[in-house]
Amino acid sequence: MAGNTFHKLRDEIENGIVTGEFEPGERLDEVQLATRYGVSRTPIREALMQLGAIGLVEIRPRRGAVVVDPAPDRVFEMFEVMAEMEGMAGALAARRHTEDDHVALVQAHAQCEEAATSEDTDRYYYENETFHRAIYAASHSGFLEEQCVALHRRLRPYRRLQLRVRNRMKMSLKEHGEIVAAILAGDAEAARALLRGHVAVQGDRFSDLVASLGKREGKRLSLG
Amino acid sequence: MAGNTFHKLRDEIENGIVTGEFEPGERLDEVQLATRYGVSRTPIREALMQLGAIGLVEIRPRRGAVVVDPAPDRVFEMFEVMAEMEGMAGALAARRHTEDDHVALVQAHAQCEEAATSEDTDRYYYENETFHRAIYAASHSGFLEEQCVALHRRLRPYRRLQLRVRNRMKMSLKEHGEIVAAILAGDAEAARALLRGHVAVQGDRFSDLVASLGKREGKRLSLG
DNA sequence: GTCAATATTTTTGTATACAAGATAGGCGAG
DNA sequence: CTCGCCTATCTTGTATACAAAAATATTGAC
Repeated sequence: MAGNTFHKLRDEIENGIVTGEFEPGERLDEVQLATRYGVSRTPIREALMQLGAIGLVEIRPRRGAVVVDPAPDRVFEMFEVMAEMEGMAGALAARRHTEDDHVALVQAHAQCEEAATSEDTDRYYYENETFHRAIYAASHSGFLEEQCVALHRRLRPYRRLQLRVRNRMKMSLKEHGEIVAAILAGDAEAARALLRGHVAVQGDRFSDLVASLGKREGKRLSLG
Repeated sequence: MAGNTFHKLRDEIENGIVTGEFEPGERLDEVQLATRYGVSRTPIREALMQLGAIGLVEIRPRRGAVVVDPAPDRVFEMFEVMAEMEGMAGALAARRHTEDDHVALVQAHAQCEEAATSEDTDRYYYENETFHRAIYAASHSGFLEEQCVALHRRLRPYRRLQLRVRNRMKMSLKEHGEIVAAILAGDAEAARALLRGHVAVQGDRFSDLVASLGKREGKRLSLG
């Protein structure tokens, strides 16, 4: 068997969590996962340990692993931090972007625009991710980029819900345009402010988020 | 044996890395660690997996784990992000601190002052950590607090070096005073700016950092 | 003497076995 | 009928065993 089985298992399980295949609060049984992936418990445990370390699952001693089910205010806090980090990435990108970054950013923005005009929510969701990663890359801070990618990934399920909201896609695209302009103009503080606002969960989006979380919570309770 | 042996092992090894017992770039042999801690390889591996997930060790497939040895510019990036996150914590603390936070902050600052006047660098180092944690707590963002504590911990070895620099302790204490004042006055942006400056590695401190890293690098090279 | 190919040794990765704690179900007392 | 305790079962945690890959040493050819 390949040397990095546990690595693939980690990604597999992580993906299952992020896509919602494993629901928040769900217990992750080791033998069940082991038989499912056709391996023994050992690599499963190692994968779970890694996921536990990055906070995707909670490992309760002698009581197994469960998918973390963050309280609504915790999710809000995560968006709050994400907004600040994206703002930082934007500010650095404005100061440090190269010719290549310029091209990548404009291109990613164009792809978003295409997805938005064809009203393809799923594609916009994907291109949006590329756009944000282009900003992280343009910040030329490898560490910041890693942190942003990790947090962005962790917030994926919640962001997906938000895109369904009416007109959010058009609004998002418009904000992207302003962000690109600020970065390319080298205006660090404008880029920071715009990205903060773009990512932050405020106003209507806050109530939408809480509502979606509440719904999930209710569903979970009704099942239990 | 207790159910959370691997948990203790993780903390043990992590501490060894942060305190420099395990040097950057050092290979962490599984059987060696196992015999050292009197356990089998299994919990050692699980601990290493967790440390790998948070970026303290690098796990190269089929080739074992080594303590990560970040390049100087990577360390700089980490301080850069830390500065921003501390700034954010300070800004939130200014807006959200309670009576209890007020007391904790003032007390932590007083302890720092005592350590500084008695010129006790080790104690200042310790009290400084308490002070910063008081700010994280006052931000009333559990997620931000966790992120800050983790990064703060990871930067420990580098910060320790910095405190040795002439007059850094007095300077640090003075900055603490201004930070406390800004937070208690509820001036979020002042608190943010002051904390950014306090944590950031700029001017002389930058050359000091690079010099210390360079020294270590040289040592490592001479050994290899 | 040096380089390369091969054999040996070491070390990682995975599976399995076993021990101990947690959960659940049944049994008895009130 | 309900509550609490005790036992049976299940699950996790750790150790050990084995397989495969990498590192190292050895031997042979040029």
